[in-house]
Amino acid sequence: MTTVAPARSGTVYFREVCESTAGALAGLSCHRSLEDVAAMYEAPDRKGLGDSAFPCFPLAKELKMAPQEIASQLAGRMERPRSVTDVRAIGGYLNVWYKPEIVAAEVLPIIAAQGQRYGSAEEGRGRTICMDYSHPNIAKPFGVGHLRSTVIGHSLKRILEKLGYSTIGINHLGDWGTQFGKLIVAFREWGDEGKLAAEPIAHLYDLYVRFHADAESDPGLEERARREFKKLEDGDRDNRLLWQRFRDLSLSEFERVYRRLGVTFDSDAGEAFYNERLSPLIDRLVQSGVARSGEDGALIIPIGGEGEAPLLLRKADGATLYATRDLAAAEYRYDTYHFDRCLYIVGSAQALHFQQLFAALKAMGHDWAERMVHVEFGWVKFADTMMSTRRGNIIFLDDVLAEAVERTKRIIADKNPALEDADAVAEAVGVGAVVFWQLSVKRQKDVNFDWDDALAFDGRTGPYLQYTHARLSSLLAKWGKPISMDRVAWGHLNSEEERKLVLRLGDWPRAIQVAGRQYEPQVLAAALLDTAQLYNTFYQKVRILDGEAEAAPARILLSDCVRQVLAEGLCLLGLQAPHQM
RNA sequence: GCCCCCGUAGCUCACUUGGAAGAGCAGCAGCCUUCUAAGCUGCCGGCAGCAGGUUCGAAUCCUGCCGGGGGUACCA
Repeated sequence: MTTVAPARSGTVYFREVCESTAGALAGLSCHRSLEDVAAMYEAPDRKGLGDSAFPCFPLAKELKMAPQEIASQLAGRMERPRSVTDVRAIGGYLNVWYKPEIVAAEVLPIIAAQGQRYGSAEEGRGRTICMDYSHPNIAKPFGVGHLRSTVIGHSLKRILEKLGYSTIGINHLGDWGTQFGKLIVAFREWGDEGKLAAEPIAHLYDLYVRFHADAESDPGLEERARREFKKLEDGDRDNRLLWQRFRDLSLSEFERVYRRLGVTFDSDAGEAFYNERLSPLIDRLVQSGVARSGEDGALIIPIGGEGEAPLLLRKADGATLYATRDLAAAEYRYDTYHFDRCLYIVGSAQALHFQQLFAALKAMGHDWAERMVHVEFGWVKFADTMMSTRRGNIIFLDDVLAEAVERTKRIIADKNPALEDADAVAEAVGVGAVVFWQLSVKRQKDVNFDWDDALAFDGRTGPYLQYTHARLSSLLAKWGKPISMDRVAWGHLNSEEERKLVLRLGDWPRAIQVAGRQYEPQVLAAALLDTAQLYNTFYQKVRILDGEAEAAPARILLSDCVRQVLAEGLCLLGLQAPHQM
């Protein structure tokens, strides 16, 4: 178990320890600010080493003493604040154990009083962050690859809002570009109105796949596609109508997926939205000398030195590219939202594109270019064979969710057949498993798609968190009365798990801040798993309702706080928190 | 060729930006007449790709090599 102790949280018990440590250091003629001491403290990751640890190695030279000696001197000299039960020198560390009842008495009333607001912060007050996430391509299936941007973006949105920011969620739909030329050609060639009506995206995707297959042997197709897209861009009526149909049909299918995931947007201005802004933009860039013509008649914005790839603004045939639309979009977003930051939750494969984009914005004289952030993430890979092709070379998210819900229903039928609203619960838990699977791995890592991994229900999974939450809900419902603080006997919260739990809960606000600063929901996933794991151990060992009566209010209060944090954490990750399962 | 990312237990991943290697899964052995067993306990499992360097101290920073992935002007 990775236990995260409050090495750097802004709690009273931690500050007391820092003050005592700084005091003891001063006794050795070593003067350190409170902040420095706090920054040096870390959390031991092994059992038996206490809750906070102060490494003495960096002081050895200055004090001309062995770290072990410094640690034991400090342990001897350090005043024991009331929040501490033990201070020990182990190796070159000063290890600190907190007194659970003090920590609990500080942390739990705050959580109980603040409820859902616990962990909220003000750092983002008055600041707006634009977030570009999901952005699926019209006429292409919503695959598990799109899941990553969607759930990371959605979770970050909630996290940043929790930290006080205003957010603008933007679904920058891939509703423009040369693929529409291909689609138009393919639809006129092989399209079927019946299939389009019945399963629009599947049909359009088939056409798209067929186009590429046929283009291998018939190079003329590509040329026709380019022409059709150019016509579309020039406002050709028939192409425009076809495009509109493809877009409407696709969007309504996407909406269904977003509803299941609980994902929302504040804007779905996609690439097409910026069409009329492109030629003024290009004119401006040419006139100001930022853009110039490149090889073979294309228009470019040079980036960096010789040999570095420029940003391609317009192709030789006059058609624009997605970089052009991204430039226009960035300006539009700044003018419209006056963002403090603009995040692009987009895969690492496009890292160079965003470097170019940000550099181009800078070259255009926008000082806000440095507020643009590419929040990148690794691939969802389909390494091996069998699982790959259900309907082409992509795995439909619909299929994954359907399978997840199906498996969940079987588990419910087996474990809790009397469950009310079993279908709703299966939906929440099945979808939760899939969403959490994406968020439990750090962004930059590639994830291999594997049915059993994506649909896991045991161990460090979304359902594990939901299960713990449901168990707590049921427990608290059985208790069935409000907890009066003055009846809480803090001294009963004295086991290892209870101590670690209250420390973990006290550190929760910091986890949210770290997650927001690093744009990394995984930080929350890990914190919640630790919380749930500690609670389940506690739950297994101790009888809460029918144990010692004097201990019950304290244990119930602890349980209520854990439930509160789990519920809020699940929400920040974009999962539901059912009360039964 | 050049640039970027990754390499930690059999598998999937953490380690709070330099401090004491840690989970889950799988395997083995246990725990349901008691608050939800989607749970809990224990065991097994490591030369952190390899080789150097910086440092009191490196999985973490630097260099080289090996292996995997991505990018590299008219796709997005």
